[in-house]
Amino acid sequence: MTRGGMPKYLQLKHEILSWLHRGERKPHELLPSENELAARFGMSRQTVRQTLAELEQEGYLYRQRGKGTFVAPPHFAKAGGAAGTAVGMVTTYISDYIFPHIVRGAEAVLRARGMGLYLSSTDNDKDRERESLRMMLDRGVGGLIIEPTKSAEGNPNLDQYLAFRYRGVPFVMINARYPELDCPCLVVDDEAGAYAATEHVIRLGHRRIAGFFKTDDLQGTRRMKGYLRAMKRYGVPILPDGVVTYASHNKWTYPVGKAGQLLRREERPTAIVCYNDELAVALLRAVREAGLAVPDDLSIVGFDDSTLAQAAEVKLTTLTHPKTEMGERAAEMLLRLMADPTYEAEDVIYTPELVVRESTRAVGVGARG
Amino acid sequence: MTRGGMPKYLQLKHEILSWLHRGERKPHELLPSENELAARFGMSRQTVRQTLAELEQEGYLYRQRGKGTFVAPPHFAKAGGAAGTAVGMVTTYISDYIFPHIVRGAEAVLRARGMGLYLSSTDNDKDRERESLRMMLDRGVGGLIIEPTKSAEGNPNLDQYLAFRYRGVPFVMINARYPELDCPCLVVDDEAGAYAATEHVIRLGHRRIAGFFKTDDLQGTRRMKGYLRAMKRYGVPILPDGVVTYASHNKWTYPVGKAGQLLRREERPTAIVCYNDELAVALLRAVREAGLAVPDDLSIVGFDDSTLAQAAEVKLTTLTHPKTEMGERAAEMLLRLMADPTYEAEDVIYTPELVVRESTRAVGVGARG
DNA sequence: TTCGTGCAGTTGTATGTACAAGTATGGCGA
DNA sequence: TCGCCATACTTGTACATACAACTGCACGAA
Repeated sequence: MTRGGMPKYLQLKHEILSWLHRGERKPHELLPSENELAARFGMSRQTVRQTLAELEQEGYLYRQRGKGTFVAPPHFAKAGGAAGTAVGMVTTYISDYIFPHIVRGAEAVLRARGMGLYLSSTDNDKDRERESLRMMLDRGVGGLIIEPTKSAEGNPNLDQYLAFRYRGVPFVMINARYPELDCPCLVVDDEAGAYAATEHVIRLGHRRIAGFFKTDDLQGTRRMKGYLRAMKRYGVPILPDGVVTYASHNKWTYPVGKAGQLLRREERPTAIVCYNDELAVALLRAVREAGLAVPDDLSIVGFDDSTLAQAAEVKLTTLTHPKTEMGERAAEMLLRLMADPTYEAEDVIYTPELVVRESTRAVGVGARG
Repeated sequence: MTRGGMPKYLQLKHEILSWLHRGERKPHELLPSENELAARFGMSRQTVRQTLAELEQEGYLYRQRGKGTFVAPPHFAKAGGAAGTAVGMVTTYISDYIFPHIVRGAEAVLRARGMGLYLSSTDNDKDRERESLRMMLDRGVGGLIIEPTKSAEGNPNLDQYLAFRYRGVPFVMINARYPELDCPCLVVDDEAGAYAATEHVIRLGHRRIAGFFKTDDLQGTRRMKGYLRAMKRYGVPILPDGVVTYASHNKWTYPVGKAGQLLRREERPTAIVCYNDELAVALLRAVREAGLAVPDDLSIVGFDDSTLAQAAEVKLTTLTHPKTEMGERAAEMLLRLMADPTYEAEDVIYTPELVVRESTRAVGVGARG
């Protein structure tokens, strides 16, 4: 096949482009090495490099030193605006607790692939979530990582999500999933985690075990479920008012007050299973103010193994949360979905592990001091 | 001008970009020929061509066979699509310490104004900073909030910043400023803060006062300066090895080890002024392992009033950092600069306030218990 | 004057070599 | 079994050379 007058490197360029356009090479597939192409097409490696450089510049290929040359996913090829080169991330909080770690993991992966990251937070407010989604749509992000807002309370922004779907913009969810939306998600097995936490204190001999759960998102309800299941499984009776549920808006006041009441009762609990470390740390204070000590008088189990768990006055027994890794895998999954819309992503479920520190102890064992 | 390790063709690229950024070459002006550049910079024509190819690709130059290579007018330099609707933010860390709060403040203001936020982190690595800036440039952000990376160690990415200026994209800096860049910045008065911290322990009667400072960024050097000034002002002698400097890469090991040595000496310090809360918390552990107690045997002052300060086993005496407010004002300032390029923004300098908690005590007063 | 030719100078195409730097792998030894 | 190292293979950088294609200009011929 000769092409009149056309420079060799352009001939090769068209040849390679025809591979892509005919779908003979799938995204992220390895192309022949420069030397092999040179040999096969009877040209020097430098000429091949010129071809590949142009194709890379135009977004059709990407190259990695030491590994090879690969087919770029289609959206790289458009290369026009920011359309296919950035993804959005919508989380409940940006600055608090474990969320910065999740963001960080996603950001690292995206940066390594030259993708931009649009960030927005909802402060766990559904109107803000709506605003954020709208903004992402306007910006034309190529994909979306979302942490649902108040996932236990329905999804008034369903129409926004469907708008993304209509445009073919894939999204993945982290920490929870709106049940009415069918999309891949990454979650920790909250129920198993809370079960393990409860089992832990039961095995330490505790019987009066309270549970505090934030129930406006699904994580909280699942964790409560795990707690209840363990209590039932081991035949431990639930205390009167021993299960306290609260919501985001009163998380700094209500559970602390409730704990104060519980701890001043005659039949006070000897252990508390907490929704997360944030609450556990808040309760530490309530416990001290009630004149009790952790873990001597009361064992406390947190959840998420946040930095708080180790920085707290009493280092918390808690359950791990993948945090950074979850962000990384969410980003990787999303990139793959963006590259290949037919890819059937499977949910990733992390099983949290119990980390025993200083906030739990067997009943009746260590008196104070 | 040598640039360590950098490939020759990139050196030439920066050289030529600096011509453009400094306005030495006007649009449509003829550049020296490839052969002349090769001769002048002592490289082969092929290498020069590689440089020019990249610069042409990026829109800085255009070439005409038989005529020569010319400076492209600025509007050729690809103006982004998101110019008026998004800003970029480049911080050292995303997930740790006070940075999430700064990001949050900026994000809140930007979201209220319907602006998107591109986020990128550098992990305090200058190469990553370069990548991040490059990405922001590619995305065509309309403005930039930057926290300089290792600000005490010079600015190898100056050309990137000048590229933003060349395109008329305003930027503001937070926490520090590269001295060679004239731009508005928001900082805390680190020197005054460290002075106040040192003065505080001096007034509590301490005389053997060590100082630990991270000196690869300007904040650390300024804080050290404040410490030294207070010591001199009050005529307190510096202990031998009493001033410990460290860097980001060894922040988790070196200062802790040094503290262990210091505390085991005969004439051990009775107070330590720390670069920040993160270090103070790390030292708390070292102190305990040395068999000493805070504040009974040793007073410690942190800096930044982070969440750590209150969550730590001993609540830290520390100095405030505006965090969220700094992020908000940085965003507001940037938005104003974007709206009105003639606006002369003034630096914002926050004076940190001393917060006395439990980690400092007058010498010889409170024995243990 | 006008046209054309040749020439010097420019970028474009093409090939050759060599070594640097990064990745993956298999084998070897502790 | 684990970790280390040598090795083979990849792309990245740099040099040298040659010729093609094109521009602009000077010079000479019609």
